[in-house]
Amino acid sequence: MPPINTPTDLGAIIRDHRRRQNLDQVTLARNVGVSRQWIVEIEKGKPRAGIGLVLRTLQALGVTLTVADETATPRTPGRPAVDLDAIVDAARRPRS
Amino acid sequence: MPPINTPTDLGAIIRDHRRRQNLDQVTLARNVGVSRQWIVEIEKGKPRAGIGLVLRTLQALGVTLTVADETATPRTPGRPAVDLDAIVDAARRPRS
DNA sequence: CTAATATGTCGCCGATCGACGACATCCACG
DNA sequence: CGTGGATGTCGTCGATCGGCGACATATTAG
Repeated sequence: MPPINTPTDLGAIIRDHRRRQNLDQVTLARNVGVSRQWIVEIEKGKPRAGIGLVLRTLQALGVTLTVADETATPRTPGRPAVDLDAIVDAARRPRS
Repeated sequence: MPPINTPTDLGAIIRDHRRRQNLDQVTLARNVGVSRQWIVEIEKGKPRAGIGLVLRTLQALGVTLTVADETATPRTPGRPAVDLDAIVDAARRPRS
């Protein structure tokens, strides 16, 4: 389960899943509701493609996106487990 | 670990993680390299925001995106585990 | 070789992006 | 009360999107 860090990663995943399901770009484009050329550019890793269309493409391929468990992989080891300031501010701002 | 299906889900996740880290929109925008207004619209769930900026935003928050394990959650129960046509086609097309 | 299919590339064009400044609102603080 | 910080909204503007048709390039089948 490779992490998705760049638009190129996304393109690779989409192309991979499309090929696995034996779909050509035309039919995938029809299912997603997008032009064939757009599929081409997405699979190339277009950085400025709209997230809405991207998410719909993934769903058309049956691919579900999730957030990796943060506690399992401490990105910043120096970060304190509890943030006192955050707690204080939360208490300072009662809901509504 | 909620699945991410819509741009609104994405916005909620971003806003949530930003607040958890006690960051205001201005500093997050500076870290990502975007305008403050862009953060506002992303957190509202803008569907046509560029994936490149979105991914950079998630990384700035220490959020890693992954693909949910397909084998664990069979989306289409009727789908065969092995796709013979796909295997045949793969054999038909030797790499390079 | 020819035909068919799949994929990649080009220019055109209306629609939208994302940055920026300015302004408005809300709320904690002095 | 007024001040400041955080957030949301409104125009404007150059840049880019995404769709479309047309063409180019594989790769495969007959």
